[in-house]
Amino acid sequence: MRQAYGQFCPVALASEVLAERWTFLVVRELLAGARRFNEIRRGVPRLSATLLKQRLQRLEAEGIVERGRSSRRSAAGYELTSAGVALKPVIAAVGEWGQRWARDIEAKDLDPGWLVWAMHRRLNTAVMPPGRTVIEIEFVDAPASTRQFWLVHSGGAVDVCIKDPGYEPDVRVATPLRLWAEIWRGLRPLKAAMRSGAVRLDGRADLRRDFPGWLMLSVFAPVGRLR
Amino acid sequence: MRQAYGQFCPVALASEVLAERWTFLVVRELLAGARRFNEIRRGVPRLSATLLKQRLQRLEAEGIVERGRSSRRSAAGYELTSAGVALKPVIAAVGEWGQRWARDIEAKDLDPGWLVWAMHRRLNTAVMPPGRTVIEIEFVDAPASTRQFWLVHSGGAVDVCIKDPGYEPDVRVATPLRLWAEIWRGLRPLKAAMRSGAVRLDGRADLRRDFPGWLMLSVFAPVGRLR
DNA sequence: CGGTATCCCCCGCGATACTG
DNA sequence: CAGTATCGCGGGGGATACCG
Repeated sequence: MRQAYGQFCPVALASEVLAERWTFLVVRELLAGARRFNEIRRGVPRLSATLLKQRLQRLEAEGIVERGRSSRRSAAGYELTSAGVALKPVIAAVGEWGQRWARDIEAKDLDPGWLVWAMHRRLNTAVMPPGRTVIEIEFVDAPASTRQFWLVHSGGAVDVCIKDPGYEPDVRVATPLRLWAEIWRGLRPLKAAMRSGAVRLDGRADLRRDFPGWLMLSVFAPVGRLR
Repeated sequence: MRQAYGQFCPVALASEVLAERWTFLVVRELLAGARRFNEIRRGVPRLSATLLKQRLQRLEAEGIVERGRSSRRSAAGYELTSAGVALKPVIAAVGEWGQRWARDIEAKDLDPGWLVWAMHRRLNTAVMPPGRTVIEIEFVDAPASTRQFWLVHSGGAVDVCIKDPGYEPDVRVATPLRLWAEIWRGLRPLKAAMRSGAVRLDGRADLRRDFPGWLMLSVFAPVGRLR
């Protein structure tokens, strides 16, 4: 509570909690459906366990988050309360502003693992083939350790692998990292990048054709950049 | 730029700037029409000059604020750019959430000077009498130094005085501080408080009758509290 | 998996005084 | 009025190792 601003304006009272470092990102993860501690961490990889715990405790104290019911303590996930769900328009407004007006991205923002993690939540599994589908992503200009990822869809669930899962990929995507980030953000059309050869697809012709329809892109991709 | 979160999600990019301590309050002041350095300070009294300058510089670097044109440097005010004006929905969303869901106010949040400063921007001067009107506010339970204030309206402009301006008040208001804060926030109706005698009005009968119509209350007063 | 515990550094920020 | 300069501290938080 050291963040007290000494005024009872609703913007000030809300900021005491919300405008702490990392908090918007934690709330974003919870709104996106994350429930487990480490699930949140994967969406906010640079946030340490200690600090995440602190933020979650603060959010719990403020009535924004509550622990799920479970006999075992560590099996209890984190859930948004009504007050937490009510933050959806706040995050939406912040994200829309960010998409329109925030600074351009730099090399240090381009975390391949995070990008793939974001993708795995935005695959339109309803239109994907039944059975198992494996998508391999290769960032052609990334160092070996973050060069390849696999998205494994099966029965509506999508897993992210950082090692070859052993199954033959149905579709392989090879792309420069920054270009893929720009496509993800809605700043460039995927199809043009495929036509120009900057993004290369490999796999059966029908799957290559359908692949763009599986990708829902970033939630904020439809928001036009104005900066 | 130490606030970098290492991801290019628009929520993260926006948070780097916006989720710094004090920043929302500075932006709130600018959106409310503040232009001069010390005008902003009056709306955020606990923010030091040094830190305010830092925040304004950051906002300028991010393209949210720009200096007005003027020959003399210090005559140049601060203005919101298009990117800055676009923060209006963000502040609105934060404030609405705060009004509905933020913690209850405590004694430390009840700054009488700030409350009067907020009031001075929300007087409906269009419906006030022509010529000069002086409103005296007395917080009956406040210490002597923050007990009395005067709002002086003249020709559409409203000044706040912390000393007796010398003019005879047209309306005198005597109220407990917390009660007035709750009325201001829209949590209690002014008229009921007047009827019960908790808020006492003094002055000519017609002015006493009209006085409630002069007060526009907090921007967020119409938002219903849910907590 | 879901945390704790500890150590330590750095820098954010408050306070105070001074200036064009 | 609109800052700048300086100093000093507190604690936020990064790194690392450990635990139920």
